[in-house]
Amino acid sequence: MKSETDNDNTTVAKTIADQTYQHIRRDIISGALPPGTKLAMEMLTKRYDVGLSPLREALVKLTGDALAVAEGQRGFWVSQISLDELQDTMNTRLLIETQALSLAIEKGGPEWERAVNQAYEELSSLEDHLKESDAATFTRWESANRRFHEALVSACGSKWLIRLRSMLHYHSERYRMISLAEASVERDVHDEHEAIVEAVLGRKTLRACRLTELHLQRTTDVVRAALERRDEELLSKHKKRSRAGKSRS
Amino acid sequence: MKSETDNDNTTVAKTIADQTYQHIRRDIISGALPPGTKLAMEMLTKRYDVGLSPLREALVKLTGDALAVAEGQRGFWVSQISLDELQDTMNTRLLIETQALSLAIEKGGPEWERAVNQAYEELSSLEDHLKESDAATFTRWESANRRFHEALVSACGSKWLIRLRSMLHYHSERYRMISLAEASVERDVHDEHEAIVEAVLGRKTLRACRLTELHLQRTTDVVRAALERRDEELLSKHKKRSRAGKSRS
DNA sequence: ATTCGAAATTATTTCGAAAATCGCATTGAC
DNA sequence: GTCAATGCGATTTTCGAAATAATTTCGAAT
Repeated sequence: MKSETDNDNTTVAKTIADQTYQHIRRDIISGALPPGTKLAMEMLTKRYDVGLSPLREALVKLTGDALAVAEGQRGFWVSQISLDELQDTMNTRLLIETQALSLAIEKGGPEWERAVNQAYEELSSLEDHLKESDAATFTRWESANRRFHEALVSACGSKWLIRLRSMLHYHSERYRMISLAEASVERDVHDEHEAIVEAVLGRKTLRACRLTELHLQRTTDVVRAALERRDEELLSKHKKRSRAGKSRS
Repeated sequence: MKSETDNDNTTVAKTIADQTYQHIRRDIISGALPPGTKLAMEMLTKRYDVGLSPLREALVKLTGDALAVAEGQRGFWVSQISLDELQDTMNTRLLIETQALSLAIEKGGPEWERAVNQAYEELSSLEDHLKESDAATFTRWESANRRFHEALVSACGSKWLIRLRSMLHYHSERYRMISLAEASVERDVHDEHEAIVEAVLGRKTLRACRLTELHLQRTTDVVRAALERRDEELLSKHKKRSRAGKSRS
């Protein structure tokens, strides 16, 4: 189902099942398929223009990533989001990412330093145009951001840490994208990244971990604020509808 | 594809795909399907008496668990084992399990203590009969052991830690089962478990984590020894075959 | 009016055959 | 003799239809 050995994302997908998997994953993370959406077979076969077999394989793989949930004989849904799960996701990602980062700093050689620098440069160059804030640009920034964090831990020597970090990163992205619909954030992520690179290449393990913690904590705070606002809005909408007698459940 | 919400293993599987998934997983972990085995479609449809669709879904799910690997248009294989991956698996599991355990000790209430005690009792009662060392008994012990470790972390409040721990636990089990074919180990796991329970219920977080580390470290050592012996044997066998001119690669 | 149960409808899941792709061997050219 | 191109057999992947399970609807009875 995967193109190369097993690992990740940007590699070209060889089978329809895998293309569809990547496609649906993009749509879940971008919010085009919002949390809780029923992933009905007929709708999806039309939307992605694929048959049932590759579609189902894609959905099964997404449940493995916890981006979708399945209930036997009842189908698939986009997995829900919540403040609790946001906190859980970010806490777990912090645990894994700091561990991976420490190992990478300890083990990384010159070609790792090059990779970190390169990923950082590419990310930086994208951040200049980021003020335009259209969805496509932001998606490309997310992609560069992912590669940056991947590069940082790439020398950790642990397939598990890399794999699990990647998994949690996708969930972080979904939260960020969804919260983005709420309010475009004015935060200087660039400076945070710069500081991390400096600490990492200076082999200051503790400092790099502290900065990473701060980085993830700030992301969490921003997303949480947006999420709380969203919840309030949804709640008040629901109230209005209820009073109008059009609630359907 | 799953019976209840999404989570785990012992729940009854509602679909053929899910039954097959659990069945193949058992066989991979037990070593009935050894590392590196080609998971050919025809062979598997006969072996498990299922059609292609549920079989492929099962295999896709197994690649999500990293128990199998897929290569587009070339099929599926049981994932390889190695000394490096053993170390990686156990290190990562340690990181996650100690974190989960700390949180559980901090947050766990009376019903968690009961669950821990019960799981411990069930495991202990099984350990009495364990000397017989037939495969079925050992599999039931593995199952009880899994429930014990699950109970310990069940109150940690983190779905991610529970999920990832479970994933890594299955890999540990596979290593242990495979190394078991090499040499039935004389180790008193019982005492180690007892000490952990005591520390956990006494809310001694640091001590519980230290004991867990020791517990996993001992397991790693035993498995590594068996694995090294196995590698030597395979190597010498290969040499012999080569000399006999019957090597096939 | 409300609840219970059986048919009808809708959706998911599975099967069996067709299509696409890969690995290998054979052939032909330089 | 080596190497590239081509065709064949084997295998994976995908499609479309049948089977199976869940949900809704409708009617009858309390």
